[in-house]
Amino acid sequence: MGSSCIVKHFQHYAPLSVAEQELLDSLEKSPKEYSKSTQLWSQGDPSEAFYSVKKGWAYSFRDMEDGSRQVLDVYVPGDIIGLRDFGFQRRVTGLKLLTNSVLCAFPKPRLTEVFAESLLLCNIFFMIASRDQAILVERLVNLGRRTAREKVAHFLVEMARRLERTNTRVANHLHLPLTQTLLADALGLSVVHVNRTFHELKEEKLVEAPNSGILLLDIEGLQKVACFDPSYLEEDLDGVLKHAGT
Amino acid sequence: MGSSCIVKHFQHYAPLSVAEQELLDSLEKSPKEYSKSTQLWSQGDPSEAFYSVKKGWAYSFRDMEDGSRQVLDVYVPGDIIGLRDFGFQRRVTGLKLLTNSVLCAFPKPRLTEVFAESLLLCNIFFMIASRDQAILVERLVNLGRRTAREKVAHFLVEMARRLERTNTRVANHLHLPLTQTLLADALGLSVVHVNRTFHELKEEKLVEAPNSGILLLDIEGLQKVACFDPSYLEEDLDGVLKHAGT
DNA sequence: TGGCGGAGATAACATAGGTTGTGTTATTAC
DNA sequence: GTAATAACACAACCTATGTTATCTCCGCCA
Repeated sequence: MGSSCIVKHFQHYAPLSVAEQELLDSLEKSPKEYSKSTQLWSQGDPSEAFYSVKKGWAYSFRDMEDGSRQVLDVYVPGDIIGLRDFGFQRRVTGLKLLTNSVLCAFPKPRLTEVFAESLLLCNIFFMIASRDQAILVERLVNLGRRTAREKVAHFLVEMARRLERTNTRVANHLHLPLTQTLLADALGLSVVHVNRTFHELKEEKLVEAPNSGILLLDIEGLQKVACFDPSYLEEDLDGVLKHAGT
Repeated sequence: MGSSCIVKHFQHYAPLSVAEQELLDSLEKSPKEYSKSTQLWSQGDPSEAFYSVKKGWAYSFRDMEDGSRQVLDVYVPGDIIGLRDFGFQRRVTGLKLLTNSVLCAFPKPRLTEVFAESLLLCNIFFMIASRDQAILVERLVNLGRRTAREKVAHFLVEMARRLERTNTRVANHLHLPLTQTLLADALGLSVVHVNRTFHELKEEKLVEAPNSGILLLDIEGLQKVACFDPSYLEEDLDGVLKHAGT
């Protein structure tokens, strides 16, 4: 207890009482290992639980009739998976693991219990939902109004920034366990074009492709390429907290 | 009281006690008229209140450095605007009215109070947030992996389906106060291409362009063009309710 | 030890959709 | 009643990105 990933994540927003920490810890009672590439669920499966990510990476996606795939979001340690499905009987997107991972499942009704027990946690959960929305909004802007070059750079910088939340501090070099295919599916591009674009970025010494995954060499530089504005990742609970008592 | 738009919307999900109805009504204390094209806020403005839409249409958008614009969502009567900004001090997107409208503002902290007073309403709000996410997800899929033709059709059908929620029932003909420019900005296309696409759909008798706005002639037909799957609009609170008491 | 599948690289070619530019109406503003 | 503006239409041309097709490299496992 105490080093729980979810607790760490939530404390990023506000100091938690012991009772609240215990409540949160109870959501992480059942950590379980899953191996790379396992698919936790498909679109349309009954949606019965949320998961918190203790270790590893995952992504949510939608398969299209024509065989293509749209990736919607990528999850890293500290993230909560499945909030999107809160209001639905069935999952609106599929979920697959990108690496070997450790996840903790907690059943849907448990969330409502938490709402009842702690107004503060309730507010934090609501805030996370709003942050998830902000991320989707940003991805939409990315897809709708940016060039391939900007899309790739923007996506990579976002992942880097999101990792700073749990890693104490990310060096200017950073390794992401992503494939070019995943990038393509996330950004609405073809793999071939992602490859072309990637080639460009490599020549500019912004990224590199080691044996596996993607290595960011110059996050600042990528940020410039993407016109990245990080404000959509900078939540603030104070405005809410003043009124939330504990 | 009783005919409040927000109450009607919420009752779509679950029966409300009198106390809860009054609580909701209190959010609609201050209806105010706004005229077409007024901009309620810009990206970056302090985010202090939510609005419920009593009458009229609105849309949220993001202006890009290069002068283009990405529209993120369109709001119709019964919708709640601004939940996206819950966790942020500043608005993550701008907001503008599409028609003359009547909106009701309620300050952000009021939402937290509602959470505290009614667990049921708290759950419904959470559910609406998850629905908003599902809509964004669908828009993302639209932008990433569909042709212009499908994009336009899909977007139009979505609006039609969303209107069924408040209008008792929508005839097969339906008039939307949207411009082609708005469609373009929502779908990540150029106006010219939307126009081309629209032309096609007109020839197939699926839509029509009266003096102003867009007239849907054959929603079923459009649905087919778009491979539209409505499940992302069909929320269900029962799974949650069982445990939410009143 | 070899064969197989996934990820990456690259080339040649094809096209959906973007851009620019010019008109036509229909509204709105004075 | 005329100017200015917003929406729509359509033509000609252009380019970013998609498609198809090889080839290589590496890790995996039978």
